[in-house]
Amino acid sequence: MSKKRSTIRDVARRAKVAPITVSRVVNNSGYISTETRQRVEAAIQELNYIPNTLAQSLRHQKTNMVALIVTDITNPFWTTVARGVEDVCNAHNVNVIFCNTDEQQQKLDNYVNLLMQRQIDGLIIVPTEGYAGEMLENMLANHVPSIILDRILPDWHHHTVVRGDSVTGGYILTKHLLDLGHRRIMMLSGSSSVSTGLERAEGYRRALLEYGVTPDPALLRFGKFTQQSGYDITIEMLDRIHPRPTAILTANNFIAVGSQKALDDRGVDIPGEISLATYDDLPAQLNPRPFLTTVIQDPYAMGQEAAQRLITLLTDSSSHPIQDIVLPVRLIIRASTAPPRQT
Amino acid sequence: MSKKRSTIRDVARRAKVAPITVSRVVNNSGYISTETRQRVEAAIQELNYIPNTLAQSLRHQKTNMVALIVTDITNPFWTTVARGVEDVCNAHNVNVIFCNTDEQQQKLDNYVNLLMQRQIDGLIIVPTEGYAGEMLENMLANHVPSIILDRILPDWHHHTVVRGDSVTGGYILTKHLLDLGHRRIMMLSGSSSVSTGLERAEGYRRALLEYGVTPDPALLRFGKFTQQSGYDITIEMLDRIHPRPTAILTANNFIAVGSQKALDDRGVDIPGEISLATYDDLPAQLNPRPFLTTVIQDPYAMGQEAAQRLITLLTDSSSHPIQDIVLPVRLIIRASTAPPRQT
DNA sequence: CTGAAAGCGCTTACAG
DNA sequence: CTGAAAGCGCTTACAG
Repeated sequence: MSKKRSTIRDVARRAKVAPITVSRVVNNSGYISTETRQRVEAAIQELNYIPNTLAQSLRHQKTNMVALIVTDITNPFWTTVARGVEDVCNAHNVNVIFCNTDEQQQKLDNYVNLLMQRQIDGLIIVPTEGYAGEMLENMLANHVPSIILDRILPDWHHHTVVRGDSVTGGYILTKHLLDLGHRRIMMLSGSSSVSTGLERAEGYRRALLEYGVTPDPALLRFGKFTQQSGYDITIEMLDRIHPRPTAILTANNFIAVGSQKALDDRGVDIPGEISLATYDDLPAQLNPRPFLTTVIQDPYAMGQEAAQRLITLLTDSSSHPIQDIVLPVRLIIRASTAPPRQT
Repeated sequence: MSKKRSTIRDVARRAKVAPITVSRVVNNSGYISTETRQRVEAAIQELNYIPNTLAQSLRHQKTNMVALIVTDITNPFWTTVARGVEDVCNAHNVNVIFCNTDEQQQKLDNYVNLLMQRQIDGLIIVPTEGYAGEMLENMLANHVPSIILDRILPDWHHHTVVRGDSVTGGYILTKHLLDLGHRRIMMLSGSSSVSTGLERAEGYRRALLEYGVTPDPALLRFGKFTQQSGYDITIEMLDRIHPRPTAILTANNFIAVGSQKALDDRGVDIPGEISLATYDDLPAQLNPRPFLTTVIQDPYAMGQEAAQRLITLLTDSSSHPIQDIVLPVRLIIRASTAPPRQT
């Protein structure tokens, strides 16, 4: 049963040529007489020969594989990013390995190590929250081209970063609520050890100040980028803060789902009693009733951009100035935000 | 800049030993004197040495990599399956490559080919709709252990299959609606060239017959497993079929979202005017208001089961009776189904 | 147009 | 406990 697959030597023997000749046929390189080519192709057919990429890669010192490491594969945001990365890479004959860290630094370090062992050509990495491991140095020491995606970390000066404009995103969401007349606006951000969590909160603060509203520390909360976190903080707020805010702003789609659920559970009408606006959308496929006012990044474009940068790094390793690419965001107004009720 | 990574020879030279000795240290195999081990480990540190898995795999004739090929990476059902696969495989020190076909046979064939070239140890495959390519023969000819997931195809007798019990699922969903008193029940299935689409419809038919209801061909429609398909068919039904059905049954989560959206757009109250029940849930993280009555499979368990079977195939290649593993389904009743309105 | 030799980085099988 | 030789499957660089 477990017969061995045929190798280039088997084909060569059968076609009565040297292995290198088979190689030339398979790769369409160099000159081959038509007659020889046909004999070789016949042998390939008969033996079901499939070239061994491991051996090719070992010889070429190049695998044509890159990896994309994200923090949460269950978030459609990241699967859409993955699509963008994959489409660009495939167009360049590069395969993409997709990895998921669950925000755990150890998983990230593990993956990077593993992928370097597998001689990956390049990496696109979303760092885990508060990342402080040694992977970066390691990658530099081993000359692995890489792009950092979505989040910046203090000491990553040596890498090109592709990310959304989180400060502006937080700013225009808050401005939208302020323009509707809200003054008590609560922000549920993600982790304070992730740059996007901090920057979205910073945009919120800037908008408030611009409108002469003094930020109330009780109304800015950091948590996690999860449904549970959004739910818990919203419930806590409803129970403890008086007067309640008239609007809530969440820093990603999962937090928004949790917050909306909490408001529902407590019978709070959206937007009648509290307006709800969020960063990042839910994909239309999963969302029969798009309801939340939202600032969207374009995750597909983000993936494309990151992949394009990486491909450039790989092919043209000379010209790689380190850049900080900041992609634009856009506001979509829906039914979940309205002027505050008159009291 | 693009200095080469260090190899086992570099380490050996530095530690003044033979490469094989370094290999023994790295792999913890054979006896090494403490003193030699320390010298080698120091050299490994200093040179930032990382073993090259390509070379190891080439030598071992084993990559410790398997692949999971699904039809739609944007469906949370499949990302959850992926989790199950990954967790089981990682526990066995096997890495998983995750691939997506978009239901396109050509992409599937491409991936299988590519993965075989990369000397993948095994495959878990969700066949694309109406699959009729040559990949199967190819895989058999090249002795690639594989598991077929979720869907059966006519001539796949040589492979173990892991799938949900679609006939029963369709049956209990329909029975639930019948028990509520519905008699005009419409089924929106997926593709008729996918076994799950056919079997869920078959379950529907059986339940109807059991309750003495003659299946109305106008009320059974095949389409695609997408939101668009669910939307279009529902709109068409609302415009053309009189009297309208009092209940709709959809064959997966995406179709349900489309159908729900269509009913909303036409101002049809669920379940007041039409009850809606579906196969497969939306994940809680994305769903602030779980509303649809649903038959669920356990996608995580499905992934685990498939991975477990594959691992067994890989480690114990002697004992591999071909099996058809059918996993149970379960009904969850929510607010989207109710008795039909009295007329 | 075709091929023999050497080597990519590692490890098996044998020796000592 | 350590090492020299050979080979995994392929391709580069050289020859003819």
